[in-house]
Amino acid sequence: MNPSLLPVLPCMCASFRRTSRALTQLYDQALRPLGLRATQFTILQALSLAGEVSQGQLGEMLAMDSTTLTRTLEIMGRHGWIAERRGADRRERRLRLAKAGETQFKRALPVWEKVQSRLRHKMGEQTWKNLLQLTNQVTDLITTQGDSI
Amino acid sequence: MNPSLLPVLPCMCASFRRTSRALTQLYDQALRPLGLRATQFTILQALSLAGEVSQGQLGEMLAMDSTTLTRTLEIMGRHGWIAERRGADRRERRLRLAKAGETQFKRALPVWEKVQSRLRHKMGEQTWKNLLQLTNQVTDLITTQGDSI
DNA sequence: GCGAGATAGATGTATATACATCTATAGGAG
DNA sequence: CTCCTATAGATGTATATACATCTATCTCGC
Repeated sequence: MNPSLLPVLPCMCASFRRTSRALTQLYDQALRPLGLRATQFTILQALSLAGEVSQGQLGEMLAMDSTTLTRTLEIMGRHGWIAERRGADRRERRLRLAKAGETQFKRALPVWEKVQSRLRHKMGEQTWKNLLQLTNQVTDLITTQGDSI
Repeated sequence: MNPSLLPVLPCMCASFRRTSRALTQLYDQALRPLGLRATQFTILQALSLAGEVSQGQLGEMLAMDSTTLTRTLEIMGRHGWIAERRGADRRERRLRLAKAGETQFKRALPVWEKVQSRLRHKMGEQTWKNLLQLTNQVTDLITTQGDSI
């Protein structure tokens, strides 16, 4: 590709969205044989790490509107990956991985690790660590103090 | 928000997508009074910087599938922001800002600059510069050598 | 217990996004 | 020129995403 066609975008939002698109295509491509999208893998991983959480808590973890999760969880529920029950607060949906969800997650792990590993080597350890730290910092900055920005 | 609800995600793709969602909400909120989405602002800015380009070139600039642009450009075309003509290669759509598009872009610029400025100060100059450089580097890494990753 | 305001999530709607496939056009082999 | 293949973009389809609004439920003051 002609390098001039990849200008440095002056907009932080545009830069992140562009990189997200590129990354998503890379991860989606790797996960496609499993019938799994990057977003869905992320939800499996989040539930695997967090155990049982409410839909709202999952949304906060991922900086995602909880009503967005309604649709994605519906799709994942069709595959039997998500188990849920009512919380003590009966408005809440308490979510966790169903057996089929754990199985799917375990199948996807080595594929994900391979993409991560290849990308990490291409980028270099320092850049990799910097980016994980910086992206987290920015998310935190916006979601915990967003109103004052 | 409870900090434990913003875990460091181990997945680079998930981290970028999460930060992109947070940033997009921030920029969208600022641009909403203008009836403009972050993606649409990005396209106005890209065309403002690049002049006349084909749909495919615009897609490469933004690491966006050119068929995705078909839909977004249709929406922006309804507002009269985009001018286009057939290229010498008659399969191509050559795109540029229409007068109304320039006007809209000029109206949006100060709003965008304010969000950028506030965020830059929150993040600090060094972090800001690092992130613009790193995100660009990663996009380049994937889009120019993606097949070998 | 009861009513008023707050909150969790569902639903309607619009945009963003990509891939598979299709059509029209280009460009080269002969 | 003709045919074959490659490419640009349009279209069908599915998912991702958020906001406005709605419903059910909670909580608090009384």
